[in-house]
Amino acid sequence: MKEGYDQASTNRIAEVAGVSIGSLYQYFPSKEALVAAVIDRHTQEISAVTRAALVKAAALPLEAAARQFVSVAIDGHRVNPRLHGVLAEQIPHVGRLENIEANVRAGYALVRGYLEAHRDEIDVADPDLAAFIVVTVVEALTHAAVLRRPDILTDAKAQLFVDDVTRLLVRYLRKS
Amino acid sequence: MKEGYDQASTNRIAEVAGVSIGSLYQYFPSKEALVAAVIDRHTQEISAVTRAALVKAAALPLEAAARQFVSVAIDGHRVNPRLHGVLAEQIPHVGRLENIEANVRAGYALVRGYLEAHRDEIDVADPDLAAFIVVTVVEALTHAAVLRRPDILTDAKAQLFVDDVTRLLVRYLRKS
Amino acid sequence: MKEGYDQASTNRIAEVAGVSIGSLYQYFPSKEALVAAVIDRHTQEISAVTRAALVKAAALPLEAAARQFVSVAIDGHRVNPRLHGVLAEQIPHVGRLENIEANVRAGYALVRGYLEAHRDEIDVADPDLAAFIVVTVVEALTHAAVLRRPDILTDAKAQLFVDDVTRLLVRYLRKS
Amino acid sequence: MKEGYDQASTNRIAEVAGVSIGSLYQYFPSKEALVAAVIDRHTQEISAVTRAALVKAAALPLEAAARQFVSVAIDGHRVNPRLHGVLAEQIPHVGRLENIEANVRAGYALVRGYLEAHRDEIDVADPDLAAFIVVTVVEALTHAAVLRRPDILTDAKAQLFVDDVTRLLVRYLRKS
DNA sequence: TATGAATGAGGATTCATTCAT
DNA sequence: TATGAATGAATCCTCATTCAT
Repeated sequence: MKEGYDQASTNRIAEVAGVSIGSLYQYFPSKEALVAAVIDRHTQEISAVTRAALVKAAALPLEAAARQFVSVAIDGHRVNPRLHGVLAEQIPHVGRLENIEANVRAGYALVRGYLEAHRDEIDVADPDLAAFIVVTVVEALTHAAVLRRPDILTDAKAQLFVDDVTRLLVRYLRKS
Repeated sequence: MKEGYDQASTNRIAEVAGVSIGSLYQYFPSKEALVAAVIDRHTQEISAVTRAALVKAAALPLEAAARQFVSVAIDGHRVNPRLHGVLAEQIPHVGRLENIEANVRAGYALVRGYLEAHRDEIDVADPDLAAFIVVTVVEALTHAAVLRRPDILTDAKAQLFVDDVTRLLVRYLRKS
Repeated sequence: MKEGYDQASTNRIAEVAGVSIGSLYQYFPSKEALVAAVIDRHTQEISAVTRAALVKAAALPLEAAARQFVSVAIDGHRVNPRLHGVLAEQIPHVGRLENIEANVRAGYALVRGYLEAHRDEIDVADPDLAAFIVVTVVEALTHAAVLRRPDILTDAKAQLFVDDVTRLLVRYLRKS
Repeated sequence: MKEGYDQASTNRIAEVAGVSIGSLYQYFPSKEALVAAVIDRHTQEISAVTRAALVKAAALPLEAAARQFVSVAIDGHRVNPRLHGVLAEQIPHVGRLENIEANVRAGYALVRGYLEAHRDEIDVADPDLAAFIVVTVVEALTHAAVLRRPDILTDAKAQLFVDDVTRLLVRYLRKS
């Protein structure tokens, strides 16, 4: 198990970051804190790219909102796909990060809010469950597409993907 | 970083397994090989639980097939949820495991085959893309439900979850 | 240090020998004893090849005796050069082996005896020292030639080597 | 096999060297590299003690040169006899060390050069062979004397040894 | 008697963390 | 304040040896 994956030794991190290991420990009390900080920053970068569009989406009708949500998710995953992939693995090791938890909760709340606000065109048995499903599905599909199937997000084909996932969401949620 | 997760030191593994560390290395040439073997076995246990039902599903009409697929995915994740969670983290470190790759491919092929065989009631723009979406969605939802939201799969509520995911799949795939 | 040199693990030895490791330990109480036994056997094989010629040599005049001694040393090193090389390394690890010690002493005694018996044509300041020098020189030269410079003992050139070493011995020992 | 010789575990080495095991691995990538470095240093220490005298010897007539050569070899082996003994065993395990190889080649070249430069008083059939013989003999005799027969190099008797080996060399090489 | 799976002390190596400068 | 050499606990792995069959 000494290949190349866990090359995130603190010394290597310091080297890559261009600072001394000592300096690193001046800012972060432990490796865990360091990784947490990196995750935090990444999360905030995603938020920066994402927030405005999500707020706008809240005001759109179902199909437009769904399409917006999918686009936003893709953009978020594209902020730094490599890093995102690595961090996704690290998260279980770093303990529940409030920030991430908060983000996920915010996502659920956002979707739940949307579902309830658009009860006229939306019909789900259990809004909580539906929010869980919507968030999980969009996260999983964009994550997998960006990281494992970049061919799917080629300029030529990306529209197809967005259309299909939008359709999936709309049909799942739309009344009758 | 010494919580509880990475206690998978080879010596601890041996201890838990009730064998000596020497014996472990008699059977597996390295820690990586050991983890790979555990993943393999787990994959096969899932297959054992899963295969028959999936074959049956292939002959069912869309809604019944979708429901069956979801149930099977839940059963698969329930084979050994704890282990499944830990292994899912390890997979990126262990290098492409043919067995897992094969399983995933088999999943895609199965779904693709189904989509094409039921072209009369199914309507998707791109069967490959649809297969990717179906497999990814079901895997993600059942994984998340089993591992992070066990409340969703309570006896009382499990049916709701299965119904909802089934509905999502059916509406996504069904013609018009 | 896990290359290939110390592949003399007991299990490998057993495998090569075509017996089980258990059987090995039925005959030898430890690895050290095993190596000692191998050394012993090798020593005796050399003796078998060597003894008669050495006894004959004792009766020859200086030059013939010297030539005989050199030839015998080459023959001894050729009994199993590979093994000889490996064993030569092992000896310091196995502790003074009586058998080897005895052999070396016998060599000294033989030479010393010869020197004294031929005092008429031989002139050395200190027979003990001379015996040490003669034995060491012949051992070192044949060992190095057989193991590190096989080109020197080619059919075409071996005679040259024997002639030269013989000359070295004779001139060193011969009176005036 | 746990006497006293193989106590050269890296941890013990570190302890004896008065540094932590971690520091050791900061400087040497493996145990083998560490041993190689020690051999290298020892080789260079010997060179330091030795070089000047050897250069001087090149300009001397045969007997003086031979005597010088023997003295130098003894001095070299006395630099750190214990270490020299241990290292001599390790060399086969450490793979060809350029430094050692270079040293040995330099020795051959030096002697060969001397032999050819003094063709008037020297008479050998094959200068290469003669160089091999001279170097091997002197190395073996001084090594054995210093490490196994210190009695031979007692103040009282060392002169006898040097005289005898010198005589051996001179008589071997001198014309007619 | 012969076997070889099992044992576990011991050895090489890594890496998060500290601290003297 | 920034540095990076030093630290050593913890980890992976080997191999001489034992013992149940």
